[in-house]
Amino acid sequence: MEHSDDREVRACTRCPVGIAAGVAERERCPFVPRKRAAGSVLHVAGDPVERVWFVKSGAVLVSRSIDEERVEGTPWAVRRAGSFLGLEGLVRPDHLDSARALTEVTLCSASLDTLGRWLDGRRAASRLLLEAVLRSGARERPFRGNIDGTAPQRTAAWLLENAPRASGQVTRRVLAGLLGMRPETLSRALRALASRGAIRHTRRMVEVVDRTRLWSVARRGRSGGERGAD
Amino acid sequence: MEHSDDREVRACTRCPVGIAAGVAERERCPFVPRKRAAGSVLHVAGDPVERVWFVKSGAVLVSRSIDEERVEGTPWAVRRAGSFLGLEGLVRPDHLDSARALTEVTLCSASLDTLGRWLDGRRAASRLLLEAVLRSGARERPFRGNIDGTAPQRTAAWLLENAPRASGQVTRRVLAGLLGMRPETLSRALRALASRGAIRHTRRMVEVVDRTRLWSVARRGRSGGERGAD
DNA sequence: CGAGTCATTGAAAAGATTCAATATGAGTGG
DNA sequence: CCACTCATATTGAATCTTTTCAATGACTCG
Repeated sequence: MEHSDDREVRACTRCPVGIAAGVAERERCPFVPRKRAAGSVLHVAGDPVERVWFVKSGAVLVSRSIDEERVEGTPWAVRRAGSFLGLEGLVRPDHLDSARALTEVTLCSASLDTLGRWLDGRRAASRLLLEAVLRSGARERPFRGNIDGTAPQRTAAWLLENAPRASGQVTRRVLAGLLGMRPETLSRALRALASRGAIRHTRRMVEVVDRTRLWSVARRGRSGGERGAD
Repeated sequence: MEHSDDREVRACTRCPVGIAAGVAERERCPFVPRKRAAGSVLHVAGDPVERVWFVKSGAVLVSRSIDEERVEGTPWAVRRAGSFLGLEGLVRPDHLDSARALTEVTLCSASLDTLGRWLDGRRAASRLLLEAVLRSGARERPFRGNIDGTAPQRTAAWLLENAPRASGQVTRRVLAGLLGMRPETLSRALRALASRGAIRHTRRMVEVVDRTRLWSVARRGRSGGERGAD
């Protein structure tokens, strides 16, 4: 009834990847878990893709390198439990982004070869990956720049959607990058929101106090108040 | 050996979807083709996802609506032959974006139900979609805002990568949206590039004259040290 | 030809970045 | 526990960039 590595098996039977791999039916999951410390660099843009990672817990920051020298360019997205890293290896040889652990993370990884065999062999596998990619794509669409609103507007919009997850893990610098602004600008934006009574913040947390007020800041788009007739 | 609708079948035997569907082996492709005129609105953000489209030819503009009223928000990506629209329907009920045909397009579409059955039944199907999504994800990462460089820098970077495809189909307004700037700003950016001899442009086309010069503009990041000639 | 849309230009204003100076908090070693 | 250090966050002021608004030029389609 119990396996020797019971804890791990039990975890995998709850993991979507494990389920798709058929761990419950004694199949082996191709992804093997490993912990990494906060701050570890998982890969750098331009490196050949050797492994694909599945985030089991924690948060990983994905950044796009602007020039090839820098390890860290502008933050692009935060990947949390349930999403994959390095899947671009299925369609191109090298990494598009750099990835760094924001918190301590548990990552399950598989080599690209192993993954390929698994996808060919297991019916549910591709479907699982497909849905994971679609889901993270849906969550990752950011707030590009001024065209999406001023700094306070974008900040407010982001907080409305991410306030719960946000507080501890995402530092100011990272959040600023995600929102396409400088840390200084984010500071000022937060102060503006706080002065309206929409949020309360210290330097390590942000708390939404009044969603309505936040909403009213976020919503008053660049285009004042008109409708898009035609 | 010949079907009655031979022309269509022959086309589908070259189409990746058709191949995955096994058209060559007399299977039916779940996606049925249809032409749409330039300018047609395919879906609007917030609408329930009913169909999934595959772009067989032409270009489709995907925009993100800022507020729910507007049909057209800020342009997000241009989808060309080989990519899908509406796949978010697999993981959520409603459309995230609005889509409008930029040129005359041939779209093959399938209802979400049909697609679901196809994915369950056909081995290669999910894998195909997975790779298509990864591919377009790789191509669609834009240039969010000022943090990725000034307007001329982003414009130069985009031209370096997209000059060939760009010329005819993408209007100024659309390109400006993709680059996260106003059309006026794009105009000025293009003029700046032209004044350096990097490009030549009229109001309906942009031609890259000197990639090296373009590169030197794009590359000198915000933190750049060197000034340009002139 | 004329109406309407799209692209360009100019000038003023709004907003963001930069640089420099503090402030805060975490971590370290005495 | 405390001083000390270091990295991160905030603030201020000057500068630079982008947007806005208004006007004009260019092209398309009836």
